[in-house]
Amino acid sequence: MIDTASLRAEQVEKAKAVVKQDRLGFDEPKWIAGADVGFEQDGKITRAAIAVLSYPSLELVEYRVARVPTSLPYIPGLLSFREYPALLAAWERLTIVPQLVFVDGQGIAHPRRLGVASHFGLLVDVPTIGVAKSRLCGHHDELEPFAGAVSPLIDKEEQIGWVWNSKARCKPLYISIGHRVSQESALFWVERSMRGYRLPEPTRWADAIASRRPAFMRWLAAHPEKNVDEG
DNA sequence: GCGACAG
DNA sequence: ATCTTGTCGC
Repeated sequence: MIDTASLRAEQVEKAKAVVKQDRLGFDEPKWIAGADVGFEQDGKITRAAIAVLSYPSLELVEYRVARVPTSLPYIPGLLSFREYPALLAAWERLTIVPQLVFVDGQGIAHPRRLGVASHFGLLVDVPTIGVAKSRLCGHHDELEPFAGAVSPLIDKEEQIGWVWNSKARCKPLYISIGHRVSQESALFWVERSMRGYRLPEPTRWADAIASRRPAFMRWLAAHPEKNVDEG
């Protein structure tokens, strides 16, 4: 059985170490990464992908993939324990060290303030931002129906992130501090990593790679020398 | 007790 | 997350 109580206790402890101020180490980053996880073989295998993009050109310059046996089922609130082992394995394979990482999922916008973006950021000690496609906790005012509309995400009287319409007629994104980034900078850097789609480019590429989407398979066909899947 | 619930 | 075609709307 899974000792969910102790995992939750661990989150409460680790959340104390999350840095919610800017400790970016750059004025403007040269490399921004996106990190995401997908699954194979009916969920037996967890596959993590990290895509490194140049900034401000936002071009994919490197990616790494790692597969590890799935260790935990999906339990709302405990997602990071399921995903971080594979993310760490992919991280260790990078030749470029990203200065900022967008992680698919929540940062501190989590019941115990330790979503996967914060947990991973702490483990590798790098600035991270949580970019989630749906809400885990907290509440917010309804957004005005246009791109750019934003509203604070609130939980227990405290702002834990932003709800942001990244694109017209699309569901909003939930942006939160991961680690070593302020609330303001989190939204700022995500806004500057957009290219006309609902998701910022680093996240879009990580998702395409982790889930082997057609867009990534086409890119691979055009750049065969960059195929490093499996190694 | 009831409902909500990242990926 | 993943399984999957067509379809509605801009």
